[in-house]
Amino acid sequence: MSATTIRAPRGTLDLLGPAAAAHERVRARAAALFASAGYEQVETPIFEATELFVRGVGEATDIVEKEMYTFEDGSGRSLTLRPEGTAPVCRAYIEHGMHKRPAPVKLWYWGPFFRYERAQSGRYRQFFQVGAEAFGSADPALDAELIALLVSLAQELDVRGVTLRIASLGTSESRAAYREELRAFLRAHETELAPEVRARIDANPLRAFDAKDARTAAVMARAPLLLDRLSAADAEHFAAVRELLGEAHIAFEIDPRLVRGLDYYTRTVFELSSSELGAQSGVGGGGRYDRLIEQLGGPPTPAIGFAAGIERLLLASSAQPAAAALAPALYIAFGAGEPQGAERTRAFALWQEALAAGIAAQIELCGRSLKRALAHADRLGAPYVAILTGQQLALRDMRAGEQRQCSVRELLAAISGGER
RNA sequence: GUGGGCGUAGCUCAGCUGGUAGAGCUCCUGGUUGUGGUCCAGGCGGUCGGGGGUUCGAGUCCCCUCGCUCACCCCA
Repeated sequence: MSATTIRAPRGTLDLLGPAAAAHERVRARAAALFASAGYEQVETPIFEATELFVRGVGEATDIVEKEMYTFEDGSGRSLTLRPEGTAPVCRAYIEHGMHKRPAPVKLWYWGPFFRYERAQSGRYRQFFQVGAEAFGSADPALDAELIALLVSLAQELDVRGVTLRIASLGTSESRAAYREELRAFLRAHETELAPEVRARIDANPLRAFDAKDARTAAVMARAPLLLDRLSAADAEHFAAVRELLGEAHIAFEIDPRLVRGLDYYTRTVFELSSSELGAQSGVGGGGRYDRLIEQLGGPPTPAIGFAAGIERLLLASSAQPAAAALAPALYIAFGAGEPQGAERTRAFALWQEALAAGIAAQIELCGRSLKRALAHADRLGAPYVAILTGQQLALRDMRAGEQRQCSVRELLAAISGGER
């Protein structure tokens, strides 16, 4: 590969045969699962007004601060390749007046997303997500439903080493108050903290819980927890979600340190991870966002959703990818005994007739000799080969190694009837 | 943005203390003047990621750079 060869942009991937089939399999399983639960598919644009993500995802998030693919179109509008799916689906919900529909409005989506990050295992600049969003109800049963769907999706796809963690963030007010309390706690113990934790006290104090440093961990074991600062109503909501999951025998852990990175979450948050993955172990996650629709200009509407990464589902899945079977039922070869490719012309007509008759057929397209054409047909796995030589037509049974002269009609009938 | 590892044929890789690039697989052709699988023979295919330096001589040593990859940050 020479230096001037153009490659796929960093962090992007060509999905060849088996990989493309694997993606399609995930999409099909997800589509069936969501349909069975009454979710309607939505396809929103790949790019949106930049403002949607700034307002929806949150100005202070990593996504908005440094990960967006933002560009201006011909008339100077600022557009952004979608970095996540919730804000666009919310925009569509508002734009199409879906709050007038009977609640809850349940939607699912699938497609590529874009974030400008350094790629690593399970993380790409263009990645695929499947997700679901449900609007119009604050009932804990809806929380439990979304969590159950994410778990089912992982099960459907044979994802190994799965752990479900849940938590509640409460309202944004109680979270803000808690964050201040935690900052004060961290400052009081500043000398015992690892330098990188100390540097993040203002920006992201909650990350201190993840520090691997032993002294920091000892401090954090005594730190106040957000779960203990929940309002009575939020605590009751969280308890109801836990009870529903328990009754449904969905295994989960309560993780008081689970804090999803996007600003819009309220109350229930959850994440499904897999031990089969590398550093990026999250397979999917989501949470409730009861204020987002309002923030985006819609009527006050409670809502909850989740997204799962296709690449990560696949990495953690035990199912082996297999390419789609492309073996033709009929391969059409021909001799070269007549001038101006007359045999090829008849072969081409036969190919068209075969396709019209519903037979998966391929024709020799590289001018191979009959010997090489048969070798090629064999490699493709074609059970039958039609051989045109002069005015003669023969049908060869590749498995039996026998062939006989026949008419076009007989040939098509033999293959249509003799299929597995 | 930062750090580690790795860049030799389409793929998987070998290449010794520096001596002027190989194998297997794939693909194409012939052996079989019109017939597949096995076998045999031949062929296509590399600015050894790129640039500079040291040297009589660099795939090999040094520097820079680009790319891939894993990890940090953060997330799907």
